[in-house]
Amino acid sequence: MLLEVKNMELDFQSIDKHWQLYWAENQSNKVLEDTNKPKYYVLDMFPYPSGAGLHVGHPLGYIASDIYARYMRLKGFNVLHPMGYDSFGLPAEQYAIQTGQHPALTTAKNISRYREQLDRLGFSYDWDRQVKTSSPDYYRWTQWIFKQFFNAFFNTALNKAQPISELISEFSIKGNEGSNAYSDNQLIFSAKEWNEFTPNEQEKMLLNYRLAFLSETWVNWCPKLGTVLANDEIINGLSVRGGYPVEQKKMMQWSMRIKAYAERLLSGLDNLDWTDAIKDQQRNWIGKSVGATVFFAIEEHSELKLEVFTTRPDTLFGVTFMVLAPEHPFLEQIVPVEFKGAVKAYQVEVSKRTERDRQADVQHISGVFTGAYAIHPFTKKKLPIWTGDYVLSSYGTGAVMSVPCGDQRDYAFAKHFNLPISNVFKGVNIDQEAFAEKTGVISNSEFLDGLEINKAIEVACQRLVAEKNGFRKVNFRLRDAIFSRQRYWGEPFPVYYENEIPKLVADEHLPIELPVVDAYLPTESGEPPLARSKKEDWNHFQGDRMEYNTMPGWAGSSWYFLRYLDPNNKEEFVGKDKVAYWQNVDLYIGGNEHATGHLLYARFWTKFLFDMGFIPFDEPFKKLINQGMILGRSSLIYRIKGQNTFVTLSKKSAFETDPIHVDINLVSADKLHLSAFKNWLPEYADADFILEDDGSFICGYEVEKMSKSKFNVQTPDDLIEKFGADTLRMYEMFLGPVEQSKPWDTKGITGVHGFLKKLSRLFLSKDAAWGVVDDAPSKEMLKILHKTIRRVQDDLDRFSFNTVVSTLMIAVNELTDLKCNHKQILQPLLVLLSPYAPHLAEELWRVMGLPDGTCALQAFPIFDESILQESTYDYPVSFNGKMRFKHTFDLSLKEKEIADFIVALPLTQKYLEGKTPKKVIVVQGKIVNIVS
RNA sequence: GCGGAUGUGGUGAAAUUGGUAGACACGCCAGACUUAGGAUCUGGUGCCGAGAGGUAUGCGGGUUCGAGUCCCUCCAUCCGCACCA
Repeated sequence: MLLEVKNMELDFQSIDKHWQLYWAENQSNKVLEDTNKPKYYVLDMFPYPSGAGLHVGHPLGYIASDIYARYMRLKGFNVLHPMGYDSFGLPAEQYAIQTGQHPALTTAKNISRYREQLDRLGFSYDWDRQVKTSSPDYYRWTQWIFKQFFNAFFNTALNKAQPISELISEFSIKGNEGSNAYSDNQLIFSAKEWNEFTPNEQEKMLLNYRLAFLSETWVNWCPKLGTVLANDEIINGLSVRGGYPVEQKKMMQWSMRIKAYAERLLSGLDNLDWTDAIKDQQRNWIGKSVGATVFFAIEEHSELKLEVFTTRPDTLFGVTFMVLAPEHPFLEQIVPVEFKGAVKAYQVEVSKRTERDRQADVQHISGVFTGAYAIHPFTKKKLPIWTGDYVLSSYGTGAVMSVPCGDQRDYAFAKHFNLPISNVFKGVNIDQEAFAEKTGVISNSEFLDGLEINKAIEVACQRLVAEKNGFRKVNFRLRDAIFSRQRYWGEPFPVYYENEIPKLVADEHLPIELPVVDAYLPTESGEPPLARSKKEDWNHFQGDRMEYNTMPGWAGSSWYFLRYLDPNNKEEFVGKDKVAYWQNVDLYIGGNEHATGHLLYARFWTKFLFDMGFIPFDEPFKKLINQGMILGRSSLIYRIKGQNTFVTLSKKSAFETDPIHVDINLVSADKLHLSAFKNWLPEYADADFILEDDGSFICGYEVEKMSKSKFNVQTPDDLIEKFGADTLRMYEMFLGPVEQSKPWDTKGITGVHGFLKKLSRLFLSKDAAWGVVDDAPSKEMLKILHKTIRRVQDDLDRFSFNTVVSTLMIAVNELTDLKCNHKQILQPLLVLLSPYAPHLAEELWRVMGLPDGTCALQAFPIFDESILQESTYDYPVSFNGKMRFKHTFDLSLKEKEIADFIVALPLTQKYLEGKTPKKVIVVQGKIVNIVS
C-alpha cells in the first residue's frame, strides 16, 4: 500500500508513471458525444513538430488548457480536449534537401518524440482523435475543401458564398452586367457573348469569380535558387540562403478570395470573447477605409482612365501631381519615348527591393517623372504623372492623387522633387509639414470653399458621381491570400490541366498523394519540386499534367479543429451530427504570433463552410487566450578580440571583447564551470581565463527567445525527471498570468515542489502510515476549505491560473497549522488540486481508499456560503486615507453607530491630535475613514 | 512613423467592482534538528529611522473622504507592422 513512499518521501517519478499507464490502459480520456451533459470544447493551437523537441515554453498554454479541461469535467461538462500536429512545413523539407531523407520519415520521428514529451506531462488529451495535417487521410479533406472554394463565388447582395453553378446559369441568361458576384473583373459581357465563348474562354472568365482562383501575382523570385522566397528569407535584396539577388517577378499563382469576406471578418469580431489587443490587430490588418474612387483622364490617351482611391475627396483641389507604383500597368502605354529609358531603369532598380524593404525605408525618397500628364476631373488642369516606390501596387489601385498639403508622404515627395504644393485648408500653415488632421474648413477649392471637411467629402462625392468621374468606395487593406507554394512538403492540389485550363480531380480519386521525387528541389527550369515526378509516380494522373504547386502551411490549420470532432470519418470531412453536438471551440489557447495569419484564415474558412451549409456556425473560436512567450535566459562569456582569452563579467570593460553564447548547462548561478567549458567544444580546449578576485568566472546574461543557436533551450524533461510532472505543471502556472511573457527561471520551482510534499504530509501520520481520520472537522477547518473552494472556482472562471496555486498553498499552510488530517476536508481538497496535480491527487485518493473510482470522476466541491458567514468584522480605521488601527464591530451595526463609537475612542483622539473630525466615512463591512 | 502591451521590494508576483499595498513563493538573515542534506521546522525581511514615526506602485499633475486601480502630460522597456493614399 505504501508503494510510492520511500524514506518518508513520495516518489514522484513512480507516481507519474503509474497514473500515466493507468490512464492509457483505461482510456480514461476518451470522450464521446453525450446529450445528457453540456459540451465544452477546449483546444490548443497544435504544434509544428520540430526536430528540437518540446521546450518549456510550449507546455505553458497546454498546461493551462488541460487544467481548464479537467476543471470543466469536474463541473459536469462533457469536455472535448484533443491534440494533433501541424506537420507540413519548411524545416522538414530543408532537412530533406540536405540529407535526402523523406520529410515523412523525419516528421514521424519528431511526432513520436513530441508525443512522449506530452505524455510525460500528464495531459488529458483524447489521443484517439489525433490529427496530422500531413497524413493523406487528413489532407484528402483539405483537398476536398479546396474544391468547394473553387466551385463557389461570393454573392455581394446576399453577403455569402454560393455555388458557381448558379453564376454560370445567370451568365447564360443575362450576362454579367449588374451581377452581384464579387470580382475584380472589369469586362462586361452579354448572355449572347457568354454563350458564344469557347469552354476555355468561359473557364478563364470564371476564374475571376471563383473563391479559389489562378491569377498572375508578384513574387520574390531568386533566379539562382530557382525558387520563390518569403519576405523572411530575404535580407537587403539578397536571399538568406546563399546570398543571391532576389527580384520581383510575375507568376501564375493560386489565391483565395478572402477580400470578399473582409466586411464579415471585421464585423464578426464584435461578438467574440477575445482581447481588444488581438481584435485591434485583426481590424488593422483588414484595414477598412471609406473614401472615393476618382477617375483621371490621361492626356493623349483618351482610351485610358487612371483610377485612384482616396480617403480625402475633399482635398481634390489640392492635387498637384499623380504618382503610380513602378509596377503599374499604364506605364507600358503612357510613357513618351524620350522618358522610357529613365522609367525602365527606375523599374529595374525598384524590382530589386522587396516590398518590405521599400516600406521600412522611410527616409529615402525616390521616383522619376514619366513625361505623361493626367487631367484634373474638376479644374481640367494638367497634372504631371510620376512613378515612385512609396506607392505600392498591392494596395488600392496602385496609383495615388498626390495632395502635398494634406499628406505627409506626398508633401515629402513634392519637396524632394520641387513639385508645386497648393494649400486647400483655411487658416492652416503648411510651410513645415502637411496638415493631416481631419478637421477644419476647406478653401481655395471652388465649390468646396467654406465647407467643413466632412461636408466637403460629401459634396465632392456627389459631384464625382454626377459627372461620372468617380464614386464612393470602401477600400480594404486586406489582400487576397496567395495559396500556392513552390515546395514539396505540403498538400498537393486536386487539380490537373488541360490546354492550360485548371480542372478539378473527381472526389473518388482523392486524396492526390505526394508523388515520389528524386530531390526536394525545384527543377532546372524553376518549376516546383513536384514537376520532377513522372506520370506513374502519381496515385492519380489526369490531363496534360498535374498541378505542381503545393498548398501553404495555413491550409491544413484552417480547419483542423473541425476534424477533431470526427477524425475517422471516411465519407465527410466532419459528420453533421458530430458538428451539431460539439459546435465551435469554447476556449482556444495559443501564441500571439498567429494573430493575423492563422486566426484570420481559420475564421475565413469557417465562414465559407457555414455559407455552404456544411457547419452550423460561422466563427471558429468563441473565447481566445494568448499565452505569453517564455523567454530563455542565455549565458554570455566575453572573449578578448583576436585572442582565445575570456574575461569574467566584472572585468570585461577593461578589454575590447565579443560576447559569445555559452551552453546554459555549463553555468550555474552565473558561474561558468571551467573544465566543462573546455571540454564543450574543441576550440575552447586551451582557452585562457581572467577570473574574479575570488577565483570564479562569472557570465553575463541576456533574456531572449529560446533557440538552439543561443544554447538557452530548457526542455521540460530534466525538470520532470527531478521534480515530477505535477511540480512542473504547477510551477509554470505559478510564474505569473498566462498571457504575460516572462523569462524562464527555475529558481522558484523548489517552492512549488515543497508545497506538494507539504500537502501530502497532511495525509501521513508520524510513522509514515496513512493517517487520515473520519472525525468531524472543526469549524475553522471547514472555513479554510470553503474559502479555498470559492477562490479556486472564481479564479479559474476568470482564467487566473497563477493565483489558484497560491490559494492552494495558503490552504495547506493553514491546515498544517491546525494539524488537519480529516477526511471531510482532505477529500474535497484533493479534487481542487487535481486539475493542477492530477498524478499526486489520484495517488493520494487511491491510498486513502476513497470511494467512487478516481479523483477525476468526482464533482467539483460545492461552496457553502453559510460556513463563511461571520457576525463581526475587523474594521480598518484610517485617518485621511491612512490606516492607523483596527476595531472589531458586529456586522449588524449601522454606519452612524460605528462612527459615534470610533470617534469616542481614546485612540482616535490620539490620532486626531486635538482636531475635530470634519467628516467620518463608514462603509459597512469595509472601512472607516476619518477626515480631519 | 503607426499600432499594441507593460512599468509595484533583491526576484517572480498579488490586490476581480476605487477601500488595510506587497498575499503566495524565491532569495537573504538568524535559529533548531542533524553520522552535512539540494531534507525538515521556527522566527525575521519594501525603503529611511535607535524609536515615535516618515515614506513608497516609472515621473509630474488632476478627480475623490480615499487612487496601484479612474482622467491628463511626460518617460522607459518590449512586441508587431503596412510610407495604406
